[in-house]
Amino acid sequence: MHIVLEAAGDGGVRATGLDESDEPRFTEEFPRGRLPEWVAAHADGPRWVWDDTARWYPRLLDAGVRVERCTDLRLCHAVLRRALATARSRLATAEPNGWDRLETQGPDDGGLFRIGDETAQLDAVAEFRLQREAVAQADGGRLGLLLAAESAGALIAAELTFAGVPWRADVHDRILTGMLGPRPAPGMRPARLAELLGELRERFGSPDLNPDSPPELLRGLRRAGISVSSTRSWELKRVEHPGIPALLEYKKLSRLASANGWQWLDSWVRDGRFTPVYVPGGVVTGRWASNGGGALQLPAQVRDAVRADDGWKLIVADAAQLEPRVLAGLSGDLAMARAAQGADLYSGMVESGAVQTREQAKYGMLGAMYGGTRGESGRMVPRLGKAYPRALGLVEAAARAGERGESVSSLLGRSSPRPGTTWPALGDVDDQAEADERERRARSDNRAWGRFTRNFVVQSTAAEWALCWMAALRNRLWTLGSGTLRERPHLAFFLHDEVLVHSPAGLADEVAEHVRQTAAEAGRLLFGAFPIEFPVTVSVVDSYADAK
DNA sequence: GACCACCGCGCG
DNA sequence: AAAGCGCGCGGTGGTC
Repeated sequence: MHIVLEAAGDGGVRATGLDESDEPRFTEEFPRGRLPEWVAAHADGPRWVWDDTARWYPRLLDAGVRVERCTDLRLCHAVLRRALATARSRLATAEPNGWDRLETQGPDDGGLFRIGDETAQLDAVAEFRLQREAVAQADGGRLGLLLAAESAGALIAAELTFAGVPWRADVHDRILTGMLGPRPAPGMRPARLAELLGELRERFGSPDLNPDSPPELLRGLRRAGISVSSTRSWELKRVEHPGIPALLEYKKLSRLASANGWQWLDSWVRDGRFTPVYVPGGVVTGRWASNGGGALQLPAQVRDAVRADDGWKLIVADAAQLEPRVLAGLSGDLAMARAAQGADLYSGMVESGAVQTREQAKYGMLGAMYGGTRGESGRMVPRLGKAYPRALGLVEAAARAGERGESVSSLLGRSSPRPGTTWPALGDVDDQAEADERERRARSDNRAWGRFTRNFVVQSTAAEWALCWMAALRNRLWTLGSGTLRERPHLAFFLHDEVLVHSPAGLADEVAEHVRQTAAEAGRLLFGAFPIEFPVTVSVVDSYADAK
């Protein structure tokens, strides 16, 4: 059973129930204030269909209503418009319409039903039927599963924001004070930074050196006789000069102060929770992005501020070597799957004799998946190609396809965008040097796009695995404990291949077991009987900083 | 003052 | 130790 929810006139909601053949069985209109109770009354688990989860679900959550499953038409539309498997469908061949321009909105910007003229005209029932038709006709991929996973991700994202990351502002402040000195007056430099500034100005003999400005800093360093091409830390680390340690520490600490300092704390932490906004499908590969607060870049330095509530625990779970394992499954490479049978894939590669050291295995795999050509990484790729021809062959083929300007697809059928078509006409260049330069640029752009498509097949399939893992885990967590979402064990944070569950202490071990089981379940869902394992490292802790 | 490109660096 | 992929964000310094 599907129930489509749409905005109706006068701030009302129209609900259309569809049967197994997607034929309307009922239509009902009611005021939007009644939405939570109306949804709650349909507890038999229909799949709710709506334009944008971020616009509908937060209000339901606020009213204490959780839904089991949904179809997020905006996200699904984006997948189907681009997927190779649905390229010939009516949905994909139509001119771009409102669904392509529909931007996700939170419940706060524009309100649930004041969503602009264009959006108000979108017909969710018609769009839903077009999507179903496209999926039914698809000649490849497993798009039904992908759309379900994508939509489950949208529910999870809203629930993560609703729950928030448990955050101890007092601990965060203690960390900052320990590293930077006490909180300075607004606009003032923290004491430790002021001290370092004085020191490095003295050591570089440059009383007004400004390390906050890369161009100025570069000039200052050159005046001091240091020849570097940039002011990046890794380049400065190679320089022997008495001022360098102070400069590096200054850069490190000023980064902490500006990105995750007291200002950040004031802006993003309220009532013991950090509540980031996640953007499911925000990355071309299907990974999530985030909006504000830098949720996906929380530095290790401040993770100790993430603390379970009293009587609760954090269950921190990290999928070990997710991308290479995904590549083994995607390519059906039995030799690589065998190397992955222990807890550590890279050691398994060494034991099988493919390479000599764990480091070689690790950097070689990175090179294979990212398109590395230089250094240790580039040297190892051919060796891995001999040991794992199927796996390496798959990423090579993806790179060649990208260089030819073709799309590539994930396991479930998410397809990459086509490269931008900025080919200059050959005829309009009469200068040979100019023509050569363009030729060189074009080749370099092609190779860069090949590295993108090479990585796309792995990163996007890994994102699918992670969605399946989380969706299964979300369902299990709901069956533990009782009460509202925040009273039961619930997902509190997600970072590509890592999840954090906040749980009453008494249920923590049970949660840990479910985390492991659902990881295995996600592997079977994607790769069937193919023998590739997805071990997760699970820690039950009070502080995020104590994980693993 | 608003906007934008670039740098540098945090995360996976 | 960095390189090859994907991001977001704060600061600077340029343009309009």
